[in-house]
Order: sequence, then structure tokens, then C-alpha cells
Amino acid sequence: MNQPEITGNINIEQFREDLIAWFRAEQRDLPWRADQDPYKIWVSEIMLQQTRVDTVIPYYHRFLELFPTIDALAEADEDKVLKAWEGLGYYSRARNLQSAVREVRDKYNGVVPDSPKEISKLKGVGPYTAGAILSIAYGIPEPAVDGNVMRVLSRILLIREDIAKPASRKIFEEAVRRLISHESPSDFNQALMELGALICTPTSPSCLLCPVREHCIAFHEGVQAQLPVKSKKKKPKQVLLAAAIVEDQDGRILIRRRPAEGLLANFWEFPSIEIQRPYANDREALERFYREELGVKVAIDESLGQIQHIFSHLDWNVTVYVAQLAKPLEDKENLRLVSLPELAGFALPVPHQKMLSLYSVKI
DNA sequence: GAAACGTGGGG
DNA sequence: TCCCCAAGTTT
Repeated sequence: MNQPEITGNINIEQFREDLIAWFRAEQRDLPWRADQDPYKIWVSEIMLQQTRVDTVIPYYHRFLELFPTIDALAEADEDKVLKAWEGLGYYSRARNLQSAVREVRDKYNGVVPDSPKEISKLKGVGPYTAGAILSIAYGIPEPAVDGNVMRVLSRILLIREDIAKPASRKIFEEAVRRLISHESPSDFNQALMELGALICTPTSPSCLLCPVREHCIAFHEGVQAQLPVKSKKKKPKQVLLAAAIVEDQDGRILIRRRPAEGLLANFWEFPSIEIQRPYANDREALERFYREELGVKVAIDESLGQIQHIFSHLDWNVTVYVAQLAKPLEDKENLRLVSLPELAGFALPVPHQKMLSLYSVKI
């Protein structure tokens, strides 16, 4: 008798019961588990996308203090929202969340929709987040398939699909539809993720502590360490930049708002240019860029040094210069001259915070 | 379907 | 140092 190669042979009733019982006993005490307010669940799910729990917790508390309700977030200035998200990364999450919250206010009378079709139309709410909100806030048995769930189920059901491929998600959604508890969809979905976070970890899973190891095909076959199958991503592309921190005579600093789309959209920055190789005509190139692209006359001084910042897809190496404003600044919407204390109120991405520390050490 | 989109932590 | 990762979505 051969074992089936994929899926199937587990006692679903017993699996659910063991998994949920473990979750009810062992779940972490997390701030978004205090109640089932759909708005708060929503905020937490957006913040948790590709982001660690420990990182999210302080942001979650501050965000809900600033924007406690859908109306509060809907009415806020986007700048305040971005500032609250500063340092969390993937900033389109914040802009999409606010846009979606405004849609809920205007179109759904302030009530987060409880149907898969409607909730999935909201900006920033993809298949995972839709399922998470529906199941956790509303108790609706929809799959919420994230990286944890794919890893856990790849082991339990011995699924060898490459979980890095977008198409694989559907395989796991179908698996969850077969397995999910209709009595406690919230606990079931959260339990799968919690198991992935605490026990069924990417490397060296704690199978001896696992509440469902008797249901786990990979454990029975001793292949849990070889799962999930996941192709690796490519390295970030190297980019050389030269940036200038421009001062006026009162020690104020020039910042610019980045474009509304793309990398670090709508954040503020010290203007910079891409260069071909280090130290080649940086000063002339920067002065020309400021003059021709920004309409600002500056004189570049010495270099303060370099900073490095690695994004998911880019590896920035930035040579940072100090410069003096040579003519008074003309009024422009995307350019500001701000004091150091004022600068703290603007949303500044981490690489530019690094540049600012170089500057602060210098002065 | 691949690439864009951030950041900080851990092995 | 380097690589992988962490409760994904959009284009």
C-alpha cells in the first residue's frame, strides 16, 4: 500500500480540535486580540503584512491613539498618517488604508463590509487580508492564507508547490476550505498562523511540542525540514547616489516631497541624484541638478561620508554632501526650508534619517 | 507572472 | 558578512 503523494489522509475533525484547543491555551496576548472591532483588526492586518509582530506592536498602539476610528482616520491629513507609519515600511499600505477607510465611510456608511466580494474591492485588501478580517472580525469561514499557513500546510499535507509562486496560494486556499472549522473560523485561521509563528517555524520546527504532529504527514515521513519548497529571491540592485543637505544662513534645511507614486511615495527627502561611480563630478552634478531640476542655486561643500540602505529590491549607497543655499528659495509646493525641530514633524524615510544623523554628528 | 514596494532582526 | 525572513498587495 502506497501513501498518497499529496494531501488527504488526515483526520480533519481531530485536527481542527487539536489545533484550536492548542491555540486557545497557548495563544500570545496581542493588542489586536483584545476585541473584534473590524477597524482595529483591519489596521493590525495591514501593519502585519510582511512585518514582524514585535515591530508592529508599538506602531499599532500609536496609530490607534491618533486614529481611533474609521472616521478619525478618514478625516486625517495624509501627512499625519504617513508620519505615524514612518519606519514601518511599505508605505503604500498606509495610503491605501486611508483611501479604503474613506470608501467605507462614504459607501458603506462607516461599516466594514462583511462579504468577500465587497471587502476585496477595498484598496490594499488582498485575498489574505480579506479572509483575515472576515474570519477574525465577523466569524466567516474564509481562508486567510499567509506565509505561515502555506508553510504549516505544506508540511501537514505534504504539499510540494513552490510557495514563492503566486499561483500556489490557491492550492492552499482550497486546502483551508476543506479543513476550516465552521464553528470557530477565527480561532482556526489564527491558530494556523500562530502555529507557524511559534512551533512550525521556517527553520528547525519544534515538532516535539507540536499539538498536531500526529496529523502531520511530513513529520511522519521525517521530511519536515525540507518543506516548504520556496525558490529564493534575487539580490537587490546596487544604486549609487549623491545627496546634498542644503542649509540656509539661519541653519534651516531644504527638503523636498517625493512624487506621489513609486518608492517612498509622498515622503520627504534630501534631494539626491543617481551617479555612475563614486566621487565622479558629484558636486557639479548636484549643483546642476538643483539648478535645472529644482530651480535652486546651491554651493556644495564637503562630503560628510556615506550611508548604506538596503531595500527589498535596491541597495543604496549614498554619498552625503553639505551645501549652502546661494539664493533665497522661491515658493514651491514640494520644497520647504525647515529648522531641525520642524523637520522632526515631517515623514522622513529611514535612509534619509541616516543621512540626517551624519549631518547632526557633524554640526 | 515577475517586479516593485521597506525595514529590522536573527541564524 | 550574508541571507532569509515577517500575518502581502499592486502593477
